[in-house]
Amino acid sequence: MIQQPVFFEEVKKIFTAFLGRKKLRRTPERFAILEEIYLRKDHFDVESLYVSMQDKNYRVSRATVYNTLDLFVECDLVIKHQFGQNQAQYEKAFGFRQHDHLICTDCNKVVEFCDPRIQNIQNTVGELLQFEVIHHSLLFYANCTKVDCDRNSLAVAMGDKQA
Amino acid sequence: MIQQPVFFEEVKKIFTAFLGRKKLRRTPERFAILEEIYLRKDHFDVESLYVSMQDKNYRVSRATVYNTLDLFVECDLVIKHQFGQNQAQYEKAFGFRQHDHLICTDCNKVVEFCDPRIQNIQNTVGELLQFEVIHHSLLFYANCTKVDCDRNSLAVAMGDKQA
DNA sequence: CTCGGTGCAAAGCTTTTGCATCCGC
DNA sequence: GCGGATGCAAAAGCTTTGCACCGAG
Repeated sequence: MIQQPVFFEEVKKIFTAFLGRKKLRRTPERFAILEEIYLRKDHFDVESLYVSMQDKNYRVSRATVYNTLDLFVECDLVIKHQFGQNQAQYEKAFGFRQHDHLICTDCNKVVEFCDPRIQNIQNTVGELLQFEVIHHSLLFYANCTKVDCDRNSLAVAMGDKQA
Repeated sequence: MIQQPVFFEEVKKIFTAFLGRKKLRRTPERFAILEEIYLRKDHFDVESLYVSMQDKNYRVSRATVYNTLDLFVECDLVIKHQFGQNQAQYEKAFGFRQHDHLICTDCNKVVEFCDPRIQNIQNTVGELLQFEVIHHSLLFYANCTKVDCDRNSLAVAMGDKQA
């Protein structure tokens, strides 16, 4: 049985506050989906999230999953990625360091990494073009130079630590 | 009447050579689509490319446009982007400096910029994770801090110069 | 009690596929 | 003439929408 990380209570508070601020209702579905997301270790798509919940006999509709994910993205508890060209990918966003992604073009595995120098580029470019940069997405597309294309994506680059 | 850039002859040669190498046929459709793309100044999606060609009474099917774009991407004459979550965006890739994109979240305008420091990050990360990084995609999502959200995307950052 | 939220199914959009026809080589 | 390429339309895949019902506040 997977346990929620220690900070999950805080996550729930953040979401509750967000709902309150936006005058939205605290439905069981919304919290169930949030739970399910924070039990997951890595990236996921809508379909696998939906199937997971069905498997646990928690019945939510796909429509609700889509709607709810939008809320989580809006309050920064979840990040939405568009790695491929179909099926958006999501990942939980609270309690994890800012990071970017490298995608193995051989096996489609996603590896995470951090590099503080990106922040400098972001600052320079924002200033130069006179835009206020809110966030970024840096993707490296790469070939694996090692035999093991099966590395654990989270473990390699950031040790799955909280921020 | 828009004119093809001076290097377009070279582009055609590259594509012709690519077709030869791959033992693919030099169909008029393929060259017509290539022409149309290189007449365009900025990013485009499949539908607008398709409509442009219909408007000029050049009849190609959507299927052919999709197939042909894949070929251009394969021989690096066109770059495919997935900025939003539907409708892939494309841009011509020959004769232009490597660059990245900033997307205005207010008006969805795409501004281009160059920063050589990205190359350093790419090298470091590739070495650290033991991957050979082939290419990257860096997107900044930003708010416009200026009144003119109507800036010309190409002109600002790179002056629309060739490499 | 109200009206926002949910579930279901249908619709929408982009992209892919199947197949008959066409044409480059 | 052979086999790849095209065009058309249908299918596929992800996401959104419409509508009746449900339930949080």
